[in-house]
Amino acid sequence: MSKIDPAKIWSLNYNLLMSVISGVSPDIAELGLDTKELFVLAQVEEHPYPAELAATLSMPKPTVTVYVKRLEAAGFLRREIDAADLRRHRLQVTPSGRKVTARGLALLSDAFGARLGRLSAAEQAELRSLLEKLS
Amino acid sequence: MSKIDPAKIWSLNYNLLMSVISGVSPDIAELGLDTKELFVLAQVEEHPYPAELAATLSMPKPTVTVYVKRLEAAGFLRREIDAADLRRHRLQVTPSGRKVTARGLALLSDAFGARLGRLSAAEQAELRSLLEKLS
DNA sequence: GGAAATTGGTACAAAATTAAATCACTTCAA
DNA sequence: TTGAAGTGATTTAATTTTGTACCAATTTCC
Repeated sequence: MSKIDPAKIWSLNYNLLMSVISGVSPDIAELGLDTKELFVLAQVEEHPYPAELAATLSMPKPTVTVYVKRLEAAGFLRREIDAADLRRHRLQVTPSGRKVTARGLALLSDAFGARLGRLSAAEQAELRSLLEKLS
Repeated sequence: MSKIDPAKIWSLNYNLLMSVISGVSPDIAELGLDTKELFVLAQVEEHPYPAELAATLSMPKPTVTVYVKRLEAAGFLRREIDAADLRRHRLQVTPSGRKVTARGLALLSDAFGARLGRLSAAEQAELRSLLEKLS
Protein backbone atom coordinates (compact mmCIF):
# COMPACT_ATOMS: atom_id res chain seq x y z
CA MET A 1 0.00 0.00 0.00
CA SER A 2 1.43 3.37 -0.99
CA LYS A 3 1.95 6.10 1.57
CA ILE A 4 -1.07 8.31 2.03
CA ASP A 5 -0.50 11.78 0.66
CA PRO A 6 -3.19 14.24 1.75
CA ALA A 7 -2.45 16.57 -1.15
CA LYS A 8 -3.02 13.73 -3.55
CA ILE A 9 -6.37 12.86 -2.02
CA TRP A 10 -7.27 16.50 -1.99
CA SER A 11 -6.42 16.94 -5.63
CA LEU A 12 -8.41 13.90 -6.69
CA ASN A 13 -11.35 15.24 -4.82
CA TYR A 14 -10.98 18.77 -6.11
CA ASN A 15 -10.78 17.73 -9.74
CA LEU A 16 -13.77 15.47 -9.24
CA LEU A 17 -15.93 18.24 -7.82
CA MET A 18 -14.90 20.77 -10.44
CA SER A 19 -15.58 18.34 -13.20
CA VAL A 20 -19.06 17.61 -11.86
CA ILE A 21 -19.79 21.31 -11.50
CA SER A 22 -18.76 22.21 -14.98
CA GLY A 23 -20.89 19.38 -16.27
CA VAL A 24 -24.11 20.55 -14.63
CA SER A 25 -23.62 24.29 -14.80
CA PRO A 26 -25.26 24.66 -18.22
CA ASP A 27 -28.32 22.72 -17.09
CA ILE A 28 -28.60 24.71 -13.87
CA ALA A 29 -28.27 27.90 -15.89
CA GLU A 30 -31.40 26.91 -17.78
CA LEU A 31 -33.32 27.20 -14.53
CA GLY A 32 -32.38 30.86 -14.52
CA LEU A 33 -29.89 30.24 -11.77
CA ASP A 34 -26.14 30.49 -11.54
CA THR A 35 -24.43 27.51 -9.92
CA LYS A 36 -23.09 29.48 -6.99
CA GLU A 37 -26.50 31.06 -6.54
CA LEU A 38 -27.91 27.57 -6.18
CA PHE A 39 -25.40 26.76 -3.46
CA VAL A 40 -26.40 29.88 -1.60
CA LEU A 41 -30.09 29.27 -2.03
CA ALA A 42 -29.77 25.66 -0.91
CA GLN A 43 -28.32 26.76 2.41
CA VAL A 44 -30.70 29.57 3.22
CA GLU A 45 -33.20 27.48 5.15
CA GLU A 46 -30.47 26.14 7.36
CA HIS A 47 -28.59 29.45 7.61
CA PRO A 48 -31.05 32.30 7.16
CA TYR A 49 -28.57 35.16 7.66
CA PRO A 50 -26.03 36.45 5.13
CA ALA A 51 -23.15 36.36 7.59
CA GLU A 52 -23.89 32.73 8.37
CA LEU A 53 -24.08 31.90 4.69
CA ALA A 54 -20.73 33.54 4.10
CA ALA A 55 -19.17 31.47 6.87
CA THR A 56 -20.62 28.10 5.91
CA LEU A 57 -19.93 28.54 2.21
CA SER A 58 -16.48 30.05 2.81
CA MET A 59 -17.25 33.07 0.69
CA PRO A 60 -16.70 36.77 1.44
CA LYS A 61 -19.64 38.71 2.75
CA PRO A 62 -19.86 41.08 -0.22
CA THR A 63 -20.18 38.08 -2.51
CA VAL A 64 -23.11 36.84 -0.50
CA THR A 65 -24.66 40.28 -0.68
CA VAL A 66 -24.50 40.15 -4.47
CA TYR A 67 -26.01 36.68 -4.73
CA VAL A 68 -28.74 37.45 -2.27
CA LYS A 69 -29.62 40.57 -4.19
CA ARG A 70 -29.91 38.61 -7.41
CA LEU A 71 -31.88 35.82 -5.81
CA GLU A 72 -34.23 38.37 -4.36
CA ALA A 73 -34.63 40.11 -7.71
CA ALA A 74 -35.42 36.73 -9.28
CA GLY A 75 -38.12 36.16 -6.68
CA PHE A 76 -36.45 33.13 -5.10
CA LEU A 77 -35.82 34.85 -1.82
CA ARG A 78 -37.31 37.46 0.43
CA ARG A 79 -35.42 39.61 2.84
CA GLU A 80 -36.72 41.20 5.97
CA ILE A 81 -35.08 43.02 8.79
CA ASP A 82 -34.85 40.84 11.85
CA ALA A 83 -37.05 42.32 14.58
CA ALA A 84 -34.71 41.16 17.31
CA ASP A 85 -31.59 42.66 15.76
CA LEU A 86 -32.10 45.44 13.30
CA ARG A 87 -28.69 44.91 11.70
CA ARG A 88 -29.60 41.44 10.53
CA HIS A 89 -31.46 40.56 7.38
CA ARG A 90 -33.40 37.38 7.78
CA LEU A 91 -33.78 35.50 4.53
CA GLN A 92 -36.81 33.50 3.49
CA VAL A 93 -36.96 31.17 0.53
CA THR A 94 -40.12 31.77 -1.50
CA PRO A 95 -42.21 28.91 -2.90
CA SER A 96 -40.73 29.48 -6.34
CA GLY A 97 -37.29 29.54 -4.77
CA ARG A 98 -37.98 26.24 -3.09
CA LYS A 99 -39.07 24.79 -6.38
CA VAL A 100 -36.00 25.92 -8.27
CA THR A 101 -33.73 24.73 -5.46
CA ALA A 102 -35.25 21.29 -5.65
CA ARG A 103 -34.78 21.19 -9.39
CA GLY A 104 -31.22 22.42 -9.20
CA LEU A 105 -30.26 19.95 -6.52
CA ALA A 106 -31.91 17.21 -8.52
CA LEU A 107 -29.67 18.08 -11.46
CA LEU A 108 -26.66 18.01 -9.18
CA SER A 109 -27.78 14.72 -7.73
CA ASP A 110 -28.12 13.25 -11.18
CA ALA A 111 -24.69 14.40 -12.26
CA PHE A 112 -22.90 13.40 -9.10
CA GLY A 113 -25.06 10.33 -8.78
CA ALA A 114 -23.75 9.18 -12.14
CA ARG A 115 -20.29 9.11 -10.60
CA LEU A 116 -21.49 7.66 -7.34
CA GLY A 117 -23.10 4.91 -9.35
CA ARG A 118 -19.64 3.43 -9.73
CA LEU A 119 -19.77 2.63 -6.03
CA SER A 120 -21.92 0.06 -4.31
CA ALA A 121 -24.59 1.28 -1.93
CA ALA A 122 -22.39 0.28 0.98
CA GLU A 123 -19.46 2.22 -0.45
CA GLN A 124 -21.63 5.28 -0.94
CA ALA A 125 -22.71 5.12 2.66
CA GLU A 126 -19.10 4.67 3.69
CA LEU A 127 -18.08 7.72 1.67
CA ARG A 128 -20.75 9.82 3.25
CA SER A 129 -19.74 8.70 6.67
CA LEU A 130 -16.09 9.49 6.01
CA LEU A 131 -16.94 12.94 4.69
CA GLU A 132 -19.12 13.65 7.68
CA LYS A 133 -16.25 12.85 9.97
CA LEU A 134 -14.12 15.32 8.06
CA SER A 135 -16.66 18.11 8.07
CA MET B 1 -29.55 4.04 7.67
CA SER B 2 -30.84 7.13 5.92
CA LYS B 3 -31.36 7.24 2.18
CA ILE B 4 -28.27 8.29 0.26
CA ASP B 5 -28.68 11.70 -1.30
CA PRO B 6 -25.92 12.52 -3.79
CA ALA B 7 -26.49 16.26 -3.47
CA LYS B 8 -25.98 15.97 0.27
CA ILE B 9 -22.72 14.10 -0.12
CA TRP B 10 -21.66 16.57 -2.73
CA SER B 11 -22.41 19.52 -0.55
CA LEU B 12 -20.55 18.09 2.43
CA ASN B 13 -17.57 17.53 0.22
CA TYR B 14 -17.76 20.94 -1.41
CA ASN B 15 -17.96 22.81 1.86
CA LEU B 16 -15.09 20.77 3.22
CA LEU B 17 -12.81 21.58 0.31
CA MET B 18 -13.69 25.26 0.29
CA SER B 19 -13.09 25.52 3.96
CA VAL B 20 -9.67 23.91 3.64
CA ILE B 21 -8.77 26.18 0.74
CA SER B 22 -9.70 29.35 2.51
CA GLY B 23 -7.70 28.21 5.48
CA VAL B 24 -4.44 27.72 3.58
CA SER B 25 -4.75 30.48 1.00
CA PRO B 26 -3.04 33.09 3.15
CA ASP B 27 -0.09 30.78 3.80
CA ILE B 28 0.23 29.87 0.15
CA ALA B 29 0.09 33.54 -0.76
CA GLU B 30 3.21 34.06 1.34
CA LEU B 31 5.09 31.84 -1.09
CA GLY B 32 4.31 34.42 -3.77
CA LEU B 33 1.75 32.12 -5.27
CA ASP B 34 -1.98 32.33 -5.69
CA THR B 35 -3.88 29.17 -4.70
CA LYS B 36 -5.16 28.52 -8.19
CA GLU B 37 -1.70 29.12 -9.57
CA LEU B 38 -0.47 26.36 -7.28
CA PHE B 39 -3.07 23.97 -8.63
CA VAL B 40 -1.96 24.74 -12.15
CA LEU B 41 1.70 24.44 -11.34
CA ALA B 42 1.17 21.16 -9.54
CA GLN B 43 -0.32 19.59 -12.64
CA VAL B 44 2.19 20.81 -15.19
CA GLU B 45 4.55 17.85 -14.96
CA GLU B 46 1.69 15.46 -15.57
CA HIS B 47 -0.02 17.66 -18.17
CA PRO B 48 2.57 19.85 -19.87
CA TYR B 49 0.22 21.59 -22.33
CA PRO B 50 -2.18 24.43 -21.54
CA ALA B 51 -5.11 22.76 -23.24
CA GLU B 52 -4.58 19.65 -21.15
CA LEU B 53 -4.34 21.73 -18.00
CA ALA B 54 -7.58 23.46 -18.84
CA ALA B 55 -9.30 20.12 -19.31
CA THR B 56 -8.00 18.41 -16.19
CA LEU B 57 -8.58 21.41 -13.96
CA SER B 58 -11.95 22.21 -15.53
CA MET B 59 -11.00 25.77 -16.20
CA PRO B 60 -11.42 27.87 -19.36
CA LYS B 61 -8.47 28.17 -21.67
CA PRO B 62 -8.04 31.93 -21.25
CA THR B 63 -7.78 31.42 -17.52
CA VAL B 64 -4.97 28.96 -18.00
CA THR B 65 -3.25 31.41 -20.31
CA VAL B 66 -3.30 34.03 -17.60
CA TYR B 67 -1.95 31.74 -14.89
CA VAL B 68 0.74 30.35 -17.13
CA LYS B 69 1.82 33.83 -18.03
CA ARG B 70 2.08 34.79 -14.36
CA LEU B 71 3.88 31.61 -13.43
CA GLU B 72 6.34 32.20 -16.25
CA ALA B 73 6.89 35.79 -15.15
CA ALA B 74 7.56 34.55 -11.62
CA GLY B 75 10.15 32.14 -12.96
CA PHE B 76 8.31 29.00 -11.89
CA LEU B 77 7.67 27.84 -15.43
CA ARG B 78 9.26 27.92 -18.84
CA ARG B 79 7.44 27.72 -22.13
CA GLU B 80 8.73 26.43 -25.42
CA ILE B 81 7.11 25.71 -28.73
CA ASP B 82 6.65 22.00 -29.24
CA ALA B 83 8.84 20.87 -32.12
CA ALA B 84 6.38 18.21 -33.18
CA ASP B 85 3.36 20.52 -33.28
CA LEU B 86 4.06 24.19 -33.66
CA ARG B 87 0.70 25.18 -32.22
CA ARG B 88 1.50 23.66 -28.87
CA HIS B 89 3.42 25.27 -26.05
CA ARG B 90 5.18 22.70 -23.95
CA LEU B 91 5.53 23.78 -20.33
CA GLN B 92 8.48 23.01 -18.09
CA VAL B 93 8.59 23.53 -14.36
CA THR B 94 11.81 25.25 -13.33
CA PRO B 95 13.78 24.20 -10.25
CA SER B 96 12.42 27.15 -8.31
CA GLY B 97 8.96 26.22 -9.52
CA ARG B 98 9.44 22.70 -8.29
CA LYS B 99 10.55 24.00 -4.94
CA VAL B 100 7.57 26.32 -4.51
CA THR B 101 5.18 23.59 -5.64
CA ALA B 102 6.54 21.26 -3.01
CA ARG B 103 6.16 23.91 -0.34
CA GLY B 104 2.65 24.78 -1.44
CA LEU B 105 1.52 21.19 -1.55
CA ALA B 106 3.07 20.64 1.85
CA LEU B 107 0.94 23.46 3.23
CA LEU B 108 -2.11 21.94 1.61
CA SER B 109 -1.19 18.54 2.98
CA ASP B 110 -0.85 19.95 6.45
CA ALA B 111 -4.20 21.68 6.30
CA PHE B 112 -6.09 18.81 4.76
CA GLY B 113 -4.08 16.33 6.78
CA ALA B 114 -5.39 17.99 9.91
CA ARG B 115 -8.88 17.02 8.82
CA LEU B 116 -7.80 13.61 7.59
CA GLY B 117 -6.29 13.04 10.99
CA ARG B 118 -9.78 12.43 12.25
CA LEU B 119 -9.75 9.24 10.24
CA SER B 120 -7.74 6.10 10.93
CA ALA B 121 -5.07 5.15 8.44
CA ALA B 122 -7.36 2.47 7.08
CA GLU B 123 -10.16 4.96 6.63
CA GLN B 124 -7.85 7.35 4.84
CA ALA B 125 -6.85 4.62 2.44
CA GLU B 126 -10.49 3.73 1.97
CA LEU B 127 -11.33 7.35 1.19
CA ARG B 128 -8.60 7.58 -1.37
CA SER B 129 -9.73 4.38 -2.98
CA LEU B 130 -13.32 5.57 -3.17
CA LEU B 131 -12.30 8.88 -4.68
CA GLU B 132 -10.15 7.14 -7.25
CA LYS B 133 -13.10 5.08 -8.33
CA LEU B 134 -15.09 8.26 -8.77
CA SER B 135 -12.44 10.10 -10.73
C1' DG C 1 -2.14 19.41 -53.75
C1' DG C 2 -5.31 22.40 -51.38
C1' DA C 3 -9.79 24.12 -49.43
C1' DA C 4 -12.50 23.13 -45.14
C1' DA C 5 -12.70 21.81 -40.60
C1' DT C 6 -10.21 21.20 -36.15
C1' DT C 7 -7.08 22.22 -32.54
C1' DG C 8 -3.82 25.04 -29.50
C1' DG C 9 -3.33 29.27 -27.80
C1' DT C 10 -4.10 34.27 -27.00
C1' DA C 11 -6.14 39.31 -26.94
C1' DC C 12 -9.63 42.05 -25.63
C1' DA C 13 -13.77 43.39 -23.51
C1' DA C 14 -17.17 42.17 -20.26
C1' DA C 15 -18.67 39.95 -16.14
C1' DA C 16 -17.80 38.02 -11.70
C1' DT C 17 -15.61 38.27 -7.39
C1' DT C 18 -13.43 40.43 -3.66
C1' DA C 19 -10.75 43.79 -0.49
C1' DA C 20 -11.29 48.04 1.77
C1' DA C 21 -13.98 51.45 3.55
C1' DT C 22 -18.37 52.69 5.40
C1' DC C 23 -22.95 52.88 7.66
C1' DA C 24 -26.25 51.29 11.04
C1' DC C 25 -27.19 48.92 14.93
C1' DT C 26 -25.89 46.45 19.23
C1' DT C 27 -23.18 45.31 23.28
C1' DC C 28 -20.50 46.23 27.08
C1' DA C 29 -18.00 48.58 30.57
C1' DA C 30 -17.83 52.38 33.39
C1' DT D 1 -26.77 56.87 30.20
C1' DT D 2 -22.86 57.03 27.09
C1' DG D 3 -19.29 56.26 24.26
C1' DA D 4 -15.87 52.63 22.64
C1' DA D 5 -15.66 48.43 20.50
C1' DG D 6 -17.81 44.90 17.86
C1' DT D 7 -21.09 42.87 14.42
C1' DG D 8 -24.16 42.65 10.12
C1' DA D 9 -24.52 44.15 5.78
C1' DT D 10 -23.61 47.07 1.82
C1' DT D 11 -21.11 50.27 -1.47
C1' DT D 12 -17.28 51.34 -4.13
C1' DA D 13 -13.26 50.42 -6.55
C1' DA D 14 -9.98 47.14 -7.96
C1' DT D 15 -8.78 42.59 -9.29
C1' DT D 16 -9.80 38.13 -11.14
C1' DT D 17 -11.99 35.30 -14.26
C1' DT D 18 -14.18 34.25 -18.51
C1' DG D 19 -16.86 34.54 -23.16
C1' DT D 20 -16.09 35.84 -27.71
C1' DA D 21 -13.50 36.47 -31.43
C1' DC D 22 -9.41 35.61 -33.45
C1' DC D 23 -4.79 33.91 -35.51
C1' DA D 24 -1.62 30.17 -36.59
C1' DA D 25 -0.68 25.41 -37.28
C1' DT D 26 -2.47 20.91 -38.26
C1' DT D 27 -5.46 17.38 -40.06
C1' DT D 28 -9.02 15.66 -43.09
C1' DC D 29 -10.87 14.60 -47.18
C1' DC D 30 -11.74 15.30 -51.82
